[in-house]
Amino acid sequence: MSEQAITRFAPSPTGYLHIGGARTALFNWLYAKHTGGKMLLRIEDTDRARSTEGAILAILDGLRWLELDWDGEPVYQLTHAERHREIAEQLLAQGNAYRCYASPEELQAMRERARSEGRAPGYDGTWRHRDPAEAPAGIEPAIRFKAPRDGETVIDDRVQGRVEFANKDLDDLVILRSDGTPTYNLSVVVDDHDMDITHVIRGDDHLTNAARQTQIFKALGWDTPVYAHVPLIHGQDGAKLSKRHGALGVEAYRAMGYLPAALRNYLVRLGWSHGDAEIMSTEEMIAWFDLDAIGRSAARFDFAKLENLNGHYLRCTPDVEIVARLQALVPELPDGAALLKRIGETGWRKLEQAMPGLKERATTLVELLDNASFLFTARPIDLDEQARRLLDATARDTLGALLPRLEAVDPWSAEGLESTVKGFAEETGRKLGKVAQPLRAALTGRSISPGIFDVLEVLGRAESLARIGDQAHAVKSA
RNA sequence: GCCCCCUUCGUCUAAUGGUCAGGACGUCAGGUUUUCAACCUGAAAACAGGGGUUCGAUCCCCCUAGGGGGCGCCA
Repeated sequence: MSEQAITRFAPSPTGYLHIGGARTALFNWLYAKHTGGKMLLRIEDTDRARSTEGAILAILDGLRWLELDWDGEPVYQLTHAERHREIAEQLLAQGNAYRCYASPEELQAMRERARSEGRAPGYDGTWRHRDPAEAPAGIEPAIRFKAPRDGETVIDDRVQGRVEFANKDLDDLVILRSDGTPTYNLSVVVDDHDMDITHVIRGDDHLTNAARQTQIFKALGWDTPVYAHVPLIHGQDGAKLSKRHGALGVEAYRAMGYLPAALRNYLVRLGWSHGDAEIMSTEEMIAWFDLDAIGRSAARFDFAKLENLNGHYLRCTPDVEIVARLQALVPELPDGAALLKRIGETGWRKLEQAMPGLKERATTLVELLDNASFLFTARPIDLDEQARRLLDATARDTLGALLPRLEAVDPWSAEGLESTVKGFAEETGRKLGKVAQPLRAALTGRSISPGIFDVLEVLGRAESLARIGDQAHAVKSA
């Protein structure tokens, strides 16, 4: 077993907690637990213009929903700005940094020139040696780190392996803005050091930053943490994760009816594996998780697999817990308020009673709720005239005879309904399919293999169908 | 443009210098269930391309192609 690790999840509060961030948090959490260490939470809010209170809440909420707890209070990086500024001054005093008076226009021109000459568009080091006496008046300088120009910076990454960067490709980055505020790369180094972070697990979009941060660590005489840069998650088309492909906030996954346990299980298998293990408990994940087993190639997000896992977890979840989750979920749904009203006071009880049958058939909480809509349908049940017209005489008779019986089922448990419909089929000597087929075909305009749940679905939808019909002339069939 | 990373079934992935290249999701076909779902069984399905190294390469090296990331007084 490794030594106790102190990891950190360090999101910048400029948006929601997206799915890639959620996986990064999960990996940090798992590794901390695996080593018996801690995961700290640091909010990187040094970009004051883009950081918002709402984003902070969304991130904390998302982590809580995913049940990824952090140790101690969240650390707000902005509160350390003074310390960061002091370190910048120290680097300046040490000769590891210098004042730069270049204007934004000059920098822009510098980048364009470099690009046209086929060089990396970085800072050219103009003020590195230039006499500060030549500084233009009235300009507040930024402080740049004096990056080594020769040799190379190597990072031994637990995921990426040994990665070498030629120092000539790494320019002198700004560590303190002209307004006196620290920039990201300085803040991260100082905070990771001050917080005694032992392992930095983050997206591989930070790989180049790791090199720059390593240089700063060295200049300060501090040890670097262990790095583990995890490949990013791509969309289903292999391109960068877009909103259409799952780059949603975790709250969107909650709203779609996924369970946190299922999402965690899905996410942990994206880029990491433990032999053939697919479905694993949290305890197993913690026991098995290891940085070295993380793959180096990007993974595509696949909703189909997530759904499959969700269905599995749904079936394993106790009925009462599912009801509780639904109670929390419904208000967040688009038509939540109306639905809440429809469910009413007795609905939740019915729902719990019908749960054994419902959870077998649903893949998300939303789908489950949809399947259960027959439970909340007002009775007696109306049937749309259009549907009635489409039904042949036999089917109408069937429905007419069946509905009163269903009305009598109390409570409306799935089991009660099922046995009633089955009993009806037996008594009338008809095949169950014969009972449901015409109804289903007529009401949906499609011919699908009929089933008891099709019947139940029809009952649940009769109401809405009534609204759709042009000259809706709802007929009371009961 | 420059730097860095990646490439095994459609997708997530396993394993190995000699294997019938394994598992999972998805798909298809059966079975079970008087329907559906679940479940069970089976099938199709992959080492990006080209050079080396080697008795032998999916595995080691190089090149090409494709994909991704980075190149801010953003994080």
